Amino acid sequence: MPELPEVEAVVNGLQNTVIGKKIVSLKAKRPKIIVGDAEQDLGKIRNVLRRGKYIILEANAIIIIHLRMTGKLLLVDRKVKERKYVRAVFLFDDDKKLLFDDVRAFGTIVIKQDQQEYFPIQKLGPEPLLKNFNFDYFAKKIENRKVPIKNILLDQTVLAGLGNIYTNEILHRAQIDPRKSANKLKKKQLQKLISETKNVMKEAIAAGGTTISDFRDLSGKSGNFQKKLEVYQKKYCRCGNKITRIKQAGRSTFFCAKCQK
DNA sequence: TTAATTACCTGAGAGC
DNA sequence: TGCTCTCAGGTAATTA
Repeated sequence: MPELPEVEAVVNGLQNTVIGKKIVSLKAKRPKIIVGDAEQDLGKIRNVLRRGKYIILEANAIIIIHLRMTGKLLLVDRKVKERKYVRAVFLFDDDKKLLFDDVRAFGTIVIKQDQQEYFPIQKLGPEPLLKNFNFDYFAKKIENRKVPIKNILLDQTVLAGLGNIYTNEILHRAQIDPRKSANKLKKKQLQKLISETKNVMKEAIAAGGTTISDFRDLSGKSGNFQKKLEVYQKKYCRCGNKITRIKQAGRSTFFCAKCQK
């Protein structure tokens, strides 16, 4: 499931391969995958950006891609046979095509004339690795929030890019109980949470992301950060204590009740 | 305003 | 072997 580091790996791959390519056509293979006018002349890709978990292709229009759960972008030769989970195809003016492959069909491609027109991107919180994600910002954001801190970390309007795997790992490293109300965190815990968020993101990006089931980068390569996971889908903590598994906001939370307070 | 719940989607695995 | 059920989870929409 692609989160910020995985999307970063895909964007890096796209920057090295598709900038300058002209999009000849963009075709959906099933309904509701593409929102907006895919028939227009999309022109050359001038730039590729990431914002949170969104991939942004700048061409004659702005093409905003979200991989959701199982989405993948694969750059292949035109002659390559497409498997049945390919949901959309970008055809370029050379011998390549970009496949949007997505088993669960949750992912979307939105076409807008201007990035600012796309409301979900406007609402996103700061990027974890930028300076504006800091103690003052985060303390203000959570001062009246009674929901569990894990839910806050998953809230893209508070912080852009985190998903279930990394929130589990960040809270474990920061030794914070994921059930703890956000407004009950002590100053030191908040500082630790911010620094571990930045550390985990940096390490995961350097490792090329996490591959649990099906994440692949543009060339089909897996990430490596799964080797560093300490709680997500684990049975025992490093301390020897059994990992507790609960449901929060409809998703699995893994934590060590001994280390995380 | 905030919080909780549900729909979307399909393959994998468990249980019978 | 084949059927049914449950689970995985990011986001938007709906409800409380």
